[in-house]
Parts: sequence; C-alpha cells; structure tokens
Amino acid sequence: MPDDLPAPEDIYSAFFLEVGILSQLSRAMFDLRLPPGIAVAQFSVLNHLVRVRDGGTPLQLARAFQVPKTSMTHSLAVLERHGLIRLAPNPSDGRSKCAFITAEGRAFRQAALAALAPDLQALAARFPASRLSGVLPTLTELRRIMDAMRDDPASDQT
Amino acid sequence: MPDDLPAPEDIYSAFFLEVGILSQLSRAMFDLRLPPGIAVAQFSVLNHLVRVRDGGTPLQLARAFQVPKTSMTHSLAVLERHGLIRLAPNPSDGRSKCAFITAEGRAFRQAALAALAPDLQALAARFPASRLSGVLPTLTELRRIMDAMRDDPASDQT
DNA sequence: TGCATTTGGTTCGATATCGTACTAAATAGT
DNA sequence: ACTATTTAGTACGATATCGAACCAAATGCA
Repeated sequence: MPDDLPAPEDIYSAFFLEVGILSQLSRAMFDLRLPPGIAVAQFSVLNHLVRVRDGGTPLQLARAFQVPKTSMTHSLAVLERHGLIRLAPNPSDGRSKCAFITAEGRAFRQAALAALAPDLQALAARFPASRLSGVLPTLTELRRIMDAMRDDPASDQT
Repeated sequence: MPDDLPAPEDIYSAFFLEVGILSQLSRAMFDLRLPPGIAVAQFSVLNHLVRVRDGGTPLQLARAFQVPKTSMTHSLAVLERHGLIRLAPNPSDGRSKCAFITAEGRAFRQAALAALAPDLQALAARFPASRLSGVLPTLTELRRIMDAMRDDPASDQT
C-alpha cells in the first residue's frame, strides 16, 4: 500500500499557512476598529501593560511579542507620541527605560476593547469560544518550544 | 461562587495573541532561510502555484491568502522581477492576468524547501506533527468562518 | 582600577503592507 | 446599442517591519 501519511513538513507547512491567514484576518478585523494612527501592534502593547505587567522595559516587551527590538522601539515611540504611555528611565539600569501606561492609555484601551467586542461576539456566535479553549494549550506549548529554539537553536533536548 | 469562566472575548483575545506570535515566529524562521530579496509572502505564492493551482489571477491569489490586492500586486511584481513567475494576459478577461510559475521558480521553491526542511524536522522532533493534525481542522474551520464574515459581515447565520 | 566584552536602546535604510484614488475592461439595465 | 455600474489591476503615499551599524552603560576579568 502506498505511503499516504502526510510528511511532517507538509503538516507544519499547512499549519503555518493557516496560522498566517488567521493572523492576517484577525489583524484586519482589529485594524478596522482601531482609530487611524494606532496599529494592532501598538494596541497589543497597551493591552500587555494592563493585563500582564506595567513598567516593563522595551526589551522585555519585544521578547513578549517575539518581535525585533527595533520594531518595539517604533511601537513605543508611536504610543508615547499619542500620550498613551510614558517612558521613564530605568532606575536600576542607566541604559534602559520603563514603559508605563497613562490614564489616557487605559481609557484608550477600554474604548478599543468596547469597539472590538461586537466583532468578537459575532465571531463567538458562529464559532464558540469553548472550541478555541481546546486548541489554545497546544498552540501555547508549540509557541514556547519555538521560543526556546529561537533563543538556542542547538538545544537538542531529544 | 464567583464567575470564573473566562469571557468569550478573553478567550478570543488570547487565541489571536498566540496566533500572532506563532505567525511571527514562523515568519522569522522562514525568513532566516530564504535568500535576501524574497520574503515569506513571496515564497508562499510560489508554493501556492505549485501546490494548489498554477495560472491563477492576482485577485484569486490575494483571496487565497486573504491579503489586499495591492499587497499581491507587489508580491507578484517582486517574483516577476526575479524571473520566478511569468504574468500573461488573461485570455478570457482583458483586465486580468494569469500568474504562471517558471522553471526557475520551481527550482527556487525546491531549493527553499530543502533549506527549510532541517528546521521543520528539528521542530517535529520536539513537537510531533501529529499533535498539529489534531488542531488543524479547528483552525481551518475558524478561518473559513472568518473569511465568510469578512466577505459578508451581516450573515447572521444563527 | 582599567580594559574588553556584553547588553539595552536608537538611528538609518530597505522592504513590506495596505488604504485611497485611479484606469480600463466587463457586465447590467434599459 | 448605450450608458451606468461593477470589477481587475495599478500608482502612490503613509506607515510598519526589521536588519545592520552605532552609542552608551553595565559587566567580566585581569
């Protein structure tokens, strides 16, 4: 009988293709609701400051989103220009900074979430969030592994 | 007892965050192996021409990847400039074109896949592709739904 | 202490992404 | 057939992304 098992490479290719398209689609959906001048990347940073940790350094933020630090520099500059965050010198490291969300930033995030909610609810009506809960742990685990490989490609942890 | 069920919005937010980061990570991994001048978006088009269909129009390709048609125009221009595809007039529509992969394009894709294979194998060694097969149908289904909503946001198909 | 190396961040330049506005061809309605 | 509308693709401008090179502070080491 012929070998009709898909090769691992094909599964990964298909997976990354879906992930890329889903990322595309969610980005487009979010962009449509965010005020012009603020991109998804910037909103995500605001969200992170509220949900995960306020006062982190640019490098910590870059690592959290797995983007190059130059990209984070840009996003933070946009947010600061709009008064949504404040960049303070890092008291424990003269080279570094700390990013704090401002009151305006919090208000902006709240408004953005409210603007987004209808879309997410419409989506949840067609595709229950509970089904996503099922796949989320798998995605998170893969993400962690890819994080680790990126930091240390030689880690052949069998 | 307190309501400790996460709201659907939170699940979707977390999901899209993971998807965004995974997209980021896979893009970075691919970019590292592709020759300078060719981005993931362009490689994906080549791959589509071989795997799915050759000779499609720019608009069909844009829809397949869910990107704006202007983005596809750009990608196709890059591929054509490198001689990896050929853009012919569409015999059945004077406004349109058809994108055909060239022999060079096929060779390029083969080489790129070969360069990529070790990374995918290393990944598969740490995270078996079979576990991805499990989540793939869910991702595909959600993607289809989001496609449909994008085309027709009012489709309240209960 | 003094120098070499590492690390956090920015600048700069090149490319990608994408919305708006436009042209030309196709289709619809009469 | 004739005009109005729609559709495929492009030009252009604005912003995002990101690698290379750089600077300054911190750390390692003798």
